[in-house]
Formats: sequence, C-alpha cells, structure tokens
Amino acid sequence: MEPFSQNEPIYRQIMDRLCRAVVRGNLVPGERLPSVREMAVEFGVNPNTISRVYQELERLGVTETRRGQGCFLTDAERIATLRRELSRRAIDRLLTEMAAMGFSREEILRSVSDHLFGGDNP
Amino acid sequence: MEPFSQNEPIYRQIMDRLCRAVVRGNLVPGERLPSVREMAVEFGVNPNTISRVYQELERLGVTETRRGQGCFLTDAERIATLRRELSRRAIDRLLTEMAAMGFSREEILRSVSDHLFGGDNP
Amino acid sequence: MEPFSQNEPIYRQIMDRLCRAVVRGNLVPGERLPSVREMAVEFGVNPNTISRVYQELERLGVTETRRGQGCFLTDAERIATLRRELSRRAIDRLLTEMAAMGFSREEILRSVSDHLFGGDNP
Amino acid sequence: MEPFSQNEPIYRQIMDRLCRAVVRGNLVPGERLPSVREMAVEFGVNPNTISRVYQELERLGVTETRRGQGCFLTDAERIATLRRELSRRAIDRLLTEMAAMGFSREEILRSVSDHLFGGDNP
DNA sequence: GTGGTCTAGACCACT
DNA sequence: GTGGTCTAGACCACA
Repeated sequence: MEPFSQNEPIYRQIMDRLCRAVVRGNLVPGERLPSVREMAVEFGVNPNTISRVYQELERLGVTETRRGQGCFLTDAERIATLRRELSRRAIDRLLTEMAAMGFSREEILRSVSDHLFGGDNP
Repeated sequence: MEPFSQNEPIYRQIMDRLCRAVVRGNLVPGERLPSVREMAVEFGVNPNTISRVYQELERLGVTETRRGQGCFLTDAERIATLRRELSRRAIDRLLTEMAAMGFSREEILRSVSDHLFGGDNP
Repeated sequence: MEPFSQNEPIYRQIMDRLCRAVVRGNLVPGERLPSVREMAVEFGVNPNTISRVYQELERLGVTETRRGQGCFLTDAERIATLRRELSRRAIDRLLTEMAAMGFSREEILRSVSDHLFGGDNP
Repeated sequence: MEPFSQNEPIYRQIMDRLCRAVVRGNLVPGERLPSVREMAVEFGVNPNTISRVYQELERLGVTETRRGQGCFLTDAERIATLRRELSRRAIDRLLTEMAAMGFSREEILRSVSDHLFGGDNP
C-alpha cells in the first residue's frame, strides 16, 4: 500500500482511496465495510482517523451506518452518481488549471492524449 | 479578484495564482515583482504571508530575491520548464485519479473531450 | 546553553545546533524531537521560530513531520549522508578560503595540524 | 568573476574577496585601491555598497583613506598580521564545527588531508 | 496533545 | 526603499 502524503490530511487520503475502490467496483453496493478498528489496523492509523473517514463518507451519501451493525455501502444508483460526480470534478479541475496556465482547448486535449497514449516520457 | 478558499493555505493559493500568471505569460521573465508590501495590499493579506510566498517561489526556482532590491522572475528557460512541469503534474493527477476510479484510457480521453467541446459546461 | 549570536538568524543557529547533535549521535534516528512548544521554551524563543527550524530541517531531509504527532528524525542512512555532507562542506569552505589567501596545500595541512596538536589553542 | 551568494551580504563578500587578494599578494602594501565608483562598476554593484566595504576595511586596519587622494593599503606588517589572523579564524571555525559534529582530532586531520591530496571526489 | 497558518507590529540589515 | 527575522497571540485541523 502506498504511504500517505503529508500535504493532505490522512483521513482525506483514505476517503479518496475508499471512494475510488467503491466507484471502481472493488466494493459492491450494500456491502458491509470493515469495522473502524479493522480498518485502522489495515491502514496503520489511529482509529479516530477512520471514524472521521466514515463520518465524512456518510455525509457524502456513500455509506450509511446502522447502529450496532456497522457501516454499509449505499445502493448502486447512488454509487453510479458518485462515479459521475467524482470524474466530473476531477476533469473540471484539470481544465480550470490548464486554462489558468494559458493552454488552449486544443493544447489541453493533445496533452492529455499524449500522456495517455504517448511514450514513457510524453 | 476571487476570494480565498479556506481549505487551502492562503500563501499556497497566492503561489498558485502567481505561478499561473507567470506561466501564462502575464509576467515577463526577469521582471521585478511588486514589493512584499505592495503585494500584501493588493491581496489584502499580511506582508508576512507574501514573504512566505516569495520564499517558496524562490525555493521552486520561479523567482530570485536580491537583497534590498526586490523579487525578480527567473529566466525564460526556467519558466518554460515550470510550465511543462505544472501541466504534467496536473494531467498526471487526473489520469491517476481516473484510473483509480476504473476508467479506461479511452473513457478518460472521451470524457475530457466531452467536457472541452461538448456539454453545457465546456 | 550558549547565547545566540546576533550575526546569524536564530532559526539558523538552532538548525545548526540540532544538525550537529544529530550527526554527533546525541539524537537517535527515528526518535521524536521535542514538540515545537517544548523546544521553544528550552531555547527561550518564540514557537514560530522553532516551527521555522523544523520546516527547514524537513526540507533538508533531516526530519519528517507527521501531522498531529510531532517531528521525527529520519533514518540512520540519511543521517550518515548528512554527516558526510556537512563535514565535506566545512572542509571545502576552509580549503577554498585558504587557497584564496594564497596558502599552498602543504601550508594548509601543516596549519591545521598545528592547530589540532600543537600551540596553546589546540 | 563569480556571482554573489544571496545568503551573505554583498558588501561582506566583496570585503572577503579583497582581503584575500591583499593577503595573497595580488595587491601590494601601500598601493592605492580603485575609487568607489570604479570598484562599483567592476563588481556591478551600487557605489554605496563599495563605500560600506571601504569603511569596514578601514575599520579592520586593512586600508586607510586619505582625504582627496583615495583609499590605500596599509603596510606589509599589518597585512602579514591580517594573513595570520584570517587563516587562524578559518581554521578555528572548521575545528569547532567538526568537533561539534563529533569528529575526533585524528578524523579531522585525515579528512582534511584526504580532501587536499585525495581524488576528485574525496 | 501535535504542528500549521495568519495577523499585527516591531526592528534590522542591505542597497 | 527593499526583504528578513522575531515576537506575541490567536485560531484551526489533525491524530
């Protein structure tokens, strides 16, 4: 597992990883997530940090916590929405940054294409 | 001027704006930047915050501070390098995120293209 | 504890002292350093000054700051590298200065040897 | 000519260079130094900076300024003293630093010797 | 508890 | 005029 960056809060990095796992389909809708303690061990962090992660995920509508039973993924539909939303944000972010740096639309598309399908050091 | 986000340190937001301005060509290589105090007024922040910005920019090789004279942009070559570096990072970031969400290369390129040239939020 | 010189910034003097303590082996690799506030009391300076010290040490690769936990020394290997690097710089500096003053290699070596093992100020 | 470092005041860097030139014998005792303006042009700095240099050199007893005639080097004896003094300080400094880093006298001498007479990357 | 950021205001050295 | 440093004190996010 990749180590955590120091520039971003750990809880947010874990959130991102979980969201991506969900959206990628590694975790199926309705599935029960590991307990806070298990997750804390797995990531090698303080359980409080995982608690924070689960709180935020619930706030985002990705999971729902059932008292005494654990933390469960929501239904497939919300996850599909999440997937669309996350990708939209990521792309918007890139386009905004590149535009602020003075790249034209054509340049942006070409750069992305080069990075995707070009050589090792495109 | 846009207000500052609260999620990211102000000095970093100012850094980003200046970097983009430089890379976009709004600031000419070798040019003297506004003094710390002027910049502080312009951005409505404390001069110490701008000081931090200038220090970090110098550490990045974007500017060069000359004692008692001010803060100057580096040469065109380093700025060109910066431009390439910043765009590379932004694109890498997007591709990493999208891949982690399970998007294929083709899907990524199509999504970017759609955002750029299609839809209501191009 | 020795008082601070006025010719050099305090944060740099503290950096130097810490680096030497590390390199001397007084501080063990991986060990947690005193908190910013503790260190500030110990050195009789403002916590912000220590903050600056820790930031610079991290930039040098001497320490690693973990969010909410504190500032930790890096591994033994990097510290060994630091030791070599610092001594190399100090010696290079001397040799450059002495050469610029017109001392031959033999004279330099003899002078150093005299200072080390001869005279009243060895 | 080497460019100036940004970490140390320019006037001090120029002082050091001049002192070394004097001590090396490039400038002969009693000789008249270039005028402030000439020196300023030569070093590409503000004349005020050279004025400061000459003030400090006079304070050190390296030069003496004769009204309307210019700035002259002192006699050979004082220069010989200066030479001894500067080399002593430089060596003391090295030994102090190395000792603070935990190097023994033998290690110091060996390191210096290696740097002087060893390979390209000693 | 930890470090990080920001402000206000001061003083200083340098050019 | 310039940037650099330091203090005092505040607030915040993180673990």
